[in-house]
Amino acid sequence: MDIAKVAKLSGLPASTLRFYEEKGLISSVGRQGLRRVFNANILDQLALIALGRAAGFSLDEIARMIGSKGKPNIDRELLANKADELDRTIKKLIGMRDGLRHAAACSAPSHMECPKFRRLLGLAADGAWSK
Amino acid sequence: MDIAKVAKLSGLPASTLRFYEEKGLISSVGRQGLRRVFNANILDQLALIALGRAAGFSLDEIARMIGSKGKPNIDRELLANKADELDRTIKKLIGMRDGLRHAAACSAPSHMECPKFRRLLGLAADGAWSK
DNA sequence: TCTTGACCTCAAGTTAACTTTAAGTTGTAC
DNA sequence: GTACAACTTAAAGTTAACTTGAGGTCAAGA
Repeated sequence: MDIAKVAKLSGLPASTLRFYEEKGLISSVGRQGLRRVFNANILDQLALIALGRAAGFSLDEIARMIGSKGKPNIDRELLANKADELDRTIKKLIGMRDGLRHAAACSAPSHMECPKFRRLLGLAADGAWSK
Repeated sequence: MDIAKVAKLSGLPASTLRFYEEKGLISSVGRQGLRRVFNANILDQLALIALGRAAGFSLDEIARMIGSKGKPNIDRELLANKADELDRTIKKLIGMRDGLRHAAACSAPSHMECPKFRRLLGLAADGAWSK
């Protein structure tokens, strides 16, 4: 596959694929002339990267997990930690969501006069998004 | 209150407070010489900003919601929309969390050979984090 | 063979949200 | 009244994750 095909199948622009390669996140199997040639499993690798991103890993973290070999070498403890971290995030977001929903429906003249809204402020102030 | 006190009470560095002022997110009530003077409600305003950030608004969006006046003028529909958006995010994250937890526990020789993990990849690839 | 469109590299640009630095001013404690 | 810690501004720097641009190469179709 050439880069255009990978781009089309993955939905990522070619520039991103080159960027990922430069970062060591993916690699082509070779070249035909100047042009990169990828094989089909690149799509799995890209999906894995997307998963990592979605779970909140940085590209550098993902690069470390993938290691230098093609086959991912993912530390199970790392995954469990990330799951726990995600869980905390989810709880915070649920608080936010409920607070926002209340604020949207609340009849207090101004949000600032609504006790629930003020409680939300406390929640948010409190490192909800530390990092 | 001077900027140092606001910084201490809010936990934000003075540089951030100046930056927020420059962006129109907050304002001081005046100056004593060169120095900014804030009144106590700045803390509520900052909490509101923190809330907005935590809910996923950009500083520009927050500035728009706050309007030019001190009192927030938050569109209830906007809040409801944001709550819905958060809700979708939460659902995605729950899928991720469960997938990660499974992957951490899974006994397949490589994550790539585990059907649940592969399903996760699909989830992630699929615009889970579209901006 | 010639043209051309898709690919290439490398460097610089972009955006968000700040932080840092340099140079200057001043309220306040002694 | 003087030293100085803490404030001030404006501009430049930072980080992540890309994107864009300039200038060049090349495989494939007419």
